[in-house]
Amino acid sequence: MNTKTNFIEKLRSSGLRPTKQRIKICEALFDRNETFHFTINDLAKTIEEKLNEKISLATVYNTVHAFKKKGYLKEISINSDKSYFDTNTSVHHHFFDEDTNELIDCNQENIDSINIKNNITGKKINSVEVLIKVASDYQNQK
Amino acid sequence: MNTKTNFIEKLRSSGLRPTKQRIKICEALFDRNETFHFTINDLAKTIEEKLNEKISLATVYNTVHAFKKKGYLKEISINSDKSYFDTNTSVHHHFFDEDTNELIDCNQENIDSINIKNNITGKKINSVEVLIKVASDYQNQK
DNA sequence: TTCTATATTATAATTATTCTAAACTGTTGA
DNA sequence: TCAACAGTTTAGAATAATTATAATATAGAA
Repeated sequence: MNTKTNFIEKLRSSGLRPTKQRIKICEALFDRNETFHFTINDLAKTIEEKLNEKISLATVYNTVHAFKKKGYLKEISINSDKSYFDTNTSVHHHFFDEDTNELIDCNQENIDSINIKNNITGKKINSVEVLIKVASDYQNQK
Repeated sequence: MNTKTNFIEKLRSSGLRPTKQRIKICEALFDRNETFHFTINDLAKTIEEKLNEKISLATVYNTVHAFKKKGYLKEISINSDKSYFDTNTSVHHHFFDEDTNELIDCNQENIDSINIKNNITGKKINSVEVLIKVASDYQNQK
């Protein structure tokens, strides 16, 4: 199949051995039209239920971290007990729905470009990202 | 002592019973000139080592969360396995130095106010936080 | 095919955090 | 002042996310 060969090529070209598990994880993550957010657990469940393959949790962790290191994935900052990852690796912002714990993309045009007047001396800005926490209107306490 | 009475008043006025432990934690957090960032573990250690008092970890968790709810503390979003808190509760943003893993305040005047053009329908914005990741100029890879 | 470095796996270990249930303590009001 | 009670504290158990371990399997090179 074409996409599978592409994934093998993609892995190999960044120095990752294209194993059965890594290819399967590529399929779960990148064989789509839209980018999306996930947790390690989401991903493991998807692979098991939708792709009918059982990959050890440890391998899913290893692979996701390897993919992050290679720039295939981005990790997202939110206060939460678990890590979220994003297949959209461009610099962009997020809404975090505190009612549902859902992470939603906020496109760049939704916020005017942010100008940092004084940067830390001797440092280069790598990214500027906004996290907007939202919750139901009627809910007053957290 | 004056500061102690102030803490008792502060606690009482927001509906928190001024217990021995809570007063001690107030001393550890607010009896300073500068605001700072900490983790629960940092705080527990400080109280035990510097203030020579042993407070149960569960109580430190309870108290920090109570203080956060009352607006004495803010929780900060960074990619980490643990939660960071900030005694600076004003609206402000952060630099995160990727070389040293250090979190640095970025005051509000340093960034023009951020306007979210389209919010999620039916939701209220609770917070808008900017995280600016910086690293040494000469360093290209993460 | 054989070899070797690398990857995968089940499971144990670790870490941060929350829960539990019993003991304790501030506060209220008689 | 003091009894009563609701709110707090506590040690330790429970939970959940993540990482480490060590044995087994496999991709790719020779």
